Amino acid sequence: MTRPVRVRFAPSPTGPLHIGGVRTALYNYLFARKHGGTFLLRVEDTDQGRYVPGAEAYITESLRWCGLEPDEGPEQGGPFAPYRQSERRTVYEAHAQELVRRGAAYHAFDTPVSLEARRLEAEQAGTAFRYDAQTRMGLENSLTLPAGEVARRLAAGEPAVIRLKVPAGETVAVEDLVRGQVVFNTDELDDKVLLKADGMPTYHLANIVDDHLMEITHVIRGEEWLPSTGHHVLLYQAFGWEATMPRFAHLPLILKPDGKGKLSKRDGARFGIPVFPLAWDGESPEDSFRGFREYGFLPSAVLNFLAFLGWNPGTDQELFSLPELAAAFSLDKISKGGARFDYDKAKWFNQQYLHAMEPALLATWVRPWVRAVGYEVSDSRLQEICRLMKDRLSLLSDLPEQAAYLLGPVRAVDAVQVRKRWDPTSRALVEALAGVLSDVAVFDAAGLEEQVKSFAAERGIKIGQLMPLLRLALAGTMQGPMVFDMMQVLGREAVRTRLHEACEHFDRLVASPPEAV
RNA sequence: GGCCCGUUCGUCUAGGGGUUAGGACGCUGCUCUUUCAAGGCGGAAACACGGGUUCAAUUCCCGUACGGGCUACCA
Repeated sequence: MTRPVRVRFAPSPTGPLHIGGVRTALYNYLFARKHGGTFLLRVEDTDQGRYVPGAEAYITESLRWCGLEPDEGPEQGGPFAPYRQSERRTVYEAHAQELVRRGAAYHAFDTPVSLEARRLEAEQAGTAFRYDAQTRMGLENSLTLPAGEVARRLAAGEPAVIRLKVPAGETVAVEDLVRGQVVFNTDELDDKVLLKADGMPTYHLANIVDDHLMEITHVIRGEEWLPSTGHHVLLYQAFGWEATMPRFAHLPLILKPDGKGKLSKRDGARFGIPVFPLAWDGESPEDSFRGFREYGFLPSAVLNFLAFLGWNPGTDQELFSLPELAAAFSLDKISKGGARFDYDKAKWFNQQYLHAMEPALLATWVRPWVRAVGYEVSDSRLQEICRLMKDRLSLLSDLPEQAAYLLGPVRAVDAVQVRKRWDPTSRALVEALAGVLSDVAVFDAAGLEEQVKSFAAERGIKIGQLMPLLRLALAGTMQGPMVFDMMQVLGREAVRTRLHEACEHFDRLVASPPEAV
């Protein structure tokens, strides 16, 4: 009785999609691809109080950026539409009623206020209040009220919820694909609200009903759901759906960089790291964030990094494309312990992808950043710059800064280095070289190198003496690509003018007193 | 507090009754080199603790400690 694999990613549009959510989506996607199954997106927007406009669009856009397009979902439709829970409320209501009819659920009239009072009371007595088999007979519900009274209240439209009637003294076991058998004693499980007073289902009801109706075969979700899985199994049993109950796989949590708790949106600001895939413009600055994209990450690198947070293929290979991940993926390789978010490792993955990228492709990725700081350079020139800078980048956003002197004029000069290396003889030397260089037939790196070397040889100076001067004159800094490569990219004219301007500038600089630090 | 889950270098992890406990990030040394990177070659660095079981436990079992999650008419 093996059914075609169907998995779902079921986020709640209460804000931007957290990076842990992206990982959950990724694992679901990989599992679906691995088994030739279907990956669907279901939007769990049953809490109108926490609904945030724009969040669903954000989720969709994030998945698209990552390349994790759902096979079915609100946008792409599918045989089980609608895929937005707010559009399915009659389905849940009917199912909740069905449970009442079966005696597996009941109506409850207790108000949130009265329940809160009970909780407070219990807390002061040093215990915890729980709406369960022990307490429900002392509360206001269809189990304790006369049938006529219940009917009257319901007919009068009195606020009421439907609760699951958890059986006492039983044991529920789940065979989790990641953790093995997990057992719950029903005496520890409360009578969860299934249908809220506003007619909307809670997660527990909606989730089980939809997973069943949408023929979900595997539920791959975060570990925070493990404690309520007992309820979920009870629900499948109450509906008589045990035979097609999905298998569960609970993923380890992604922890804060310091390991103290699960990663949350506030950690972005706290640790100076991205925790969202894309930027999010909230209502306030504190609620607005830059994402991995805005930090300069490639989606493929983010995915690769995320895949390895809680999973590994069991080999030494670390760099995987999305199809490769899908081929290698398996649930039994998922680790059990929480994984700390390691920003250095994330950057390393990005760096690896940047290194492996063709300059022409890199140029298209880097273009927006270049434009953002006001540089306009031709495609061919940008590609050349990318070729030289590729190995020095770990983020796309590094390029405009590190290659500033190739994209535009030299803006910053390392005065300390100039003072150290520029002496009274330097000017004559550099100007003489500039003269030689302007006569070079073909202005490319190889030819230039030859010219400069013979120039140095003729003058009897060491190349190591000359190069730093050229580098400083051309770039203003001691860091960067090979000088001859820079020259080629800069071109004959720019090299000539930079050399001459630097002579003026450096002479003056060296003559002036160093600033007190 | 109760319930559930977890624990191999600082971090992500491989491994599994007998191993020099492997890899990666980070750190670090050397090398390459006109600089900075990248690359190459090295180095330091781990089985939480206590009991069992066993000829043998880091590996299996039980405790303890520590960490995490859940404990809403939120998901």
